[in-house]
Amino acid sequence: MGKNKIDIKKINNKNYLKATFSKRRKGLFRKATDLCCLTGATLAVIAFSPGNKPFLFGHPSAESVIDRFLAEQARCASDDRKEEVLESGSAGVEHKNLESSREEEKEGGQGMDEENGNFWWEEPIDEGLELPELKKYKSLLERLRENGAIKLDEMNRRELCTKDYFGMNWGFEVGSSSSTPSEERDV
Amino acid sequence: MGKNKIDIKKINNKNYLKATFSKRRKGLFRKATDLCCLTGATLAVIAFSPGNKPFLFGHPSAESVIDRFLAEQARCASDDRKEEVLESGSAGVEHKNLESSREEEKEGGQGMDEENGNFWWEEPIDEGLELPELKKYKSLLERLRENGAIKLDEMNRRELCTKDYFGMNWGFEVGSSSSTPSEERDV
DNA sequence: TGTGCTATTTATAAGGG
DNA sequence: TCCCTTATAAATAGCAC
Repeated sequence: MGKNKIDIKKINNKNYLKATFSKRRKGLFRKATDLCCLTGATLAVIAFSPGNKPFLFGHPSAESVIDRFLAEQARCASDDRKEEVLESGSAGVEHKNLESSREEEKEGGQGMDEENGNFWWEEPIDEGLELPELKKYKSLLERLRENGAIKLDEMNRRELCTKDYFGMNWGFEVGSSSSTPSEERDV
Repeated sequence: MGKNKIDIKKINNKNYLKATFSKRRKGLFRKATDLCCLTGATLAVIAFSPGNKPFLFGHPSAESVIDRFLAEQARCASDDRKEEVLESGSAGVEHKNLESSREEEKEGGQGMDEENGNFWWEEPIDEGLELPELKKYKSLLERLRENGAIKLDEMNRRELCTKDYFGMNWGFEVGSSSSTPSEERDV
């Protein structure tokens, strides 16, 4: 999609990497916008650049979509609780909190962005951040998947993975790891 | 992007709507995959089709990305706590739980999908579901935004919104609302 | 680093099976 | 409903500022 065809594999050149992330992240958000506009789908995208800058897209808002996802996870997990007893102690508490604290359902114009837009595009924090990832929901997802409630998307599994998407190594770091409050943009 | 140019606005024809969601959702996930493969970005996409079926994409996994996002939110909020005292009582508790429960940091092959893939594409639940959306994180996001830690993505604001993305009404429903355990695929 | 400019590659709207 | 094909619109790689 450009003057030359490129292999979809890890870019090593730092500058090219940044430029590519910048361009393609915009393209991804544009596609997400189009999808929402065309179909009214509820959609969220969370992205951390190679420089660990977070980017958000959401309709009607990123958090609402995340919350809905977490709530559905919780609901499905509790429906499924008859079979597995949340033995690992890694989930359940969190989700019960989530479920019990749904005070307000209304869509009031709390964080709406445009007059009638309802989209959020965000480009957060400029500090090098490197927070731990929590694993609480993993067992829930796994349970759902094993239970057949969640199916892997075969289209993507086949069509995408067969190209040569998996020839790169992910263990790389970009520029300053987390100590430098850099000013780099978009990456 | 096809035989004819189409306006990026709400599709009303149900069949066309479904077909379009199906195609474009795949395209979106493909773009997400490309972005991850090229740049190593950490990325998650959560989508609910017009028929309320959830779809997930994530690298290294959707939940890990969501968790990281929530954790960063929590961290930023607590850093910012000196100025605003969590007065609205809508957030804070949840996030403190999130922070305090980060037991394991390791990336062990818990939910890895392919031998070296690390991607997840999922196509969940076949029931018509309609869960409430939780609002807990909203005030946090708002605080971050007001604080300047989160910046709106001007590119998207301008370039995308100026087209005619905002001429549709979102209050529509597709097929059965939530009572029919339909078998429709991908939408 | 950000913006623009093409030449090309991709994505996809229509339509058919 | 989904897959395929084809014509066309979009996205973007490589450059130049």
